[in-house]
Amino acid sequence: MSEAQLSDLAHTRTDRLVRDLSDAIMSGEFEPGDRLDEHSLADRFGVSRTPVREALRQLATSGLVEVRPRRGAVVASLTADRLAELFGAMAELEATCSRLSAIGMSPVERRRLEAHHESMSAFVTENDPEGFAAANLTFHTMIYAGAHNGPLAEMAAGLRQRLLPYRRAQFHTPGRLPRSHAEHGAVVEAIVAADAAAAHAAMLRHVSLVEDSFERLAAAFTRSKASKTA
Amino acid sequence: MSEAQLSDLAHTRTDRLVRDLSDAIMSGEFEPGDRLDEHSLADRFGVSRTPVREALRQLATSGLVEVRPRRGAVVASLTADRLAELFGAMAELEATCSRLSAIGMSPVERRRLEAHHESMSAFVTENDPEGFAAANLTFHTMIYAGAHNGPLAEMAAGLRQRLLPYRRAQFHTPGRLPRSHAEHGAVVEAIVAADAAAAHAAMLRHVSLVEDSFERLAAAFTRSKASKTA
DNA sequence: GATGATTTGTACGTATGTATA
DNA sequence: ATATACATACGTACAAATCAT
Repeated sequence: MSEAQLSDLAHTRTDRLVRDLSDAIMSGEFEPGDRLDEHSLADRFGVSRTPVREALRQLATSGLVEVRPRRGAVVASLTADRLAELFGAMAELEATCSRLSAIGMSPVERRRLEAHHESMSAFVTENDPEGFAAANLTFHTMIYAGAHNGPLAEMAAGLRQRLLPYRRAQFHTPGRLPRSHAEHGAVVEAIVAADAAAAHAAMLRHVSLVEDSFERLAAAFTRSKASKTA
Repeated sequence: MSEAQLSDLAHTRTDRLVRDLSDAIMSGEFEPGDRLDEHSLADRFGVSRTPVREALRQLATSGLVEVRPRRGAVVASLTADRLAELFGAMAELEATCSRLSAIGMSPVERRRLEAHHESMSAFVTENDPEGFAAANLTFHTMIYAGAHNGPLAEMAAGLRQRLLPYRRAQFHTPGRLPRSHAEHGAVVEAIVAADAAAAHAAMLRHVSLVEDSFERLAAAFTRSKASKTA
């Protein structure tokens, strides 16, 4: 989708703004419902309004901000329903990638996935949520790649990225690490065994279970309702 | 994704340009590889370069054009591999929607789908490809909706839309209409029977078969290679 | 309900980076 | 390899629309 803009050297102010604004939103600096004033943002980042406008439009298509014609841009505040649908869509996409991986992964890919999974047990025994989270991203990315379908992988990665803010402390919940690792195990086993249906089911179950940790959801939702001052 | 921009009243020049340019590209007026000069486009559509720029960015995120920083925009020319991946992604998404429809469609939705399918047999017996194509879009859209997942439906519809130019005369191939209708029948039967696995398989098979009619692919691909004058 | 302030949408000029001779 | 031509990226000015009073 944005290969040429994000990779390469992409030395345009707009590209930098897309990244910086995205980070600011996902780090919670800008909260859902906050107005994104073009002038203020231009001042803050030391550029003119033009790149700010373009960056806002980019972010709108990725769903992070909402732009209403002539009414300005705000940080997108997802409703609980919409959020649940996004999690559901991500689960389905991941399950599909898992199924395709079971069918089409090369022997090397299967072995690497297995090895990576086994290496993650260290984070479980040492109870290292940060390390596990990083390795977890790699784990899922390997499965996206194993589907051998660029657009599908991009969509899945995009959804995961977009839902990141709502999954923050997911691995800090007591008992989550070993459970997640066990669920990963079921996925890996199915993929290595080339069992498409099992791979699909295992991944769907894994990602769906993660949905339950919505700790930021309530806060975000309440905030978005409260900030409707109009 | 673009609800606020496309619906509402959306009276901005940029929005109109997105539609008009999109139409021009998909109708074949602009061919893959063609340069999209901001000045020329601004002249042609009677606006300044600013809305042209913004429209090009919008289209870039939907994959219709490719913008390289400081090197201009061109109509995206898909490679054969990429195109195959897009078709594959669409097949998987549609199959997923079909599976979810089998699980979660309301009785009313199931009956309406069945009724719509049965009404399509008229186009088959009368050999009306245009009519069938229109009804076919409705058929697939009903299944997107039946998945009860907005983001998933948007992604599937977006892919279908984007691949439209490469599927032009699909129903003009002799024997396609009855075959498509029969494949639809299998999908409907599985959905009505709430058989998730069968619904998935039937839709995957249906959409994958359609991939075979790539009549525009060869032309587009050849053109894109030929126009690489550099 | 009308008026004013603020903000977005649009136009256009300038500068920088890319591709050419 | 250097220079020239050109298109884009950015900045700024103005117009139109929204909202707040």
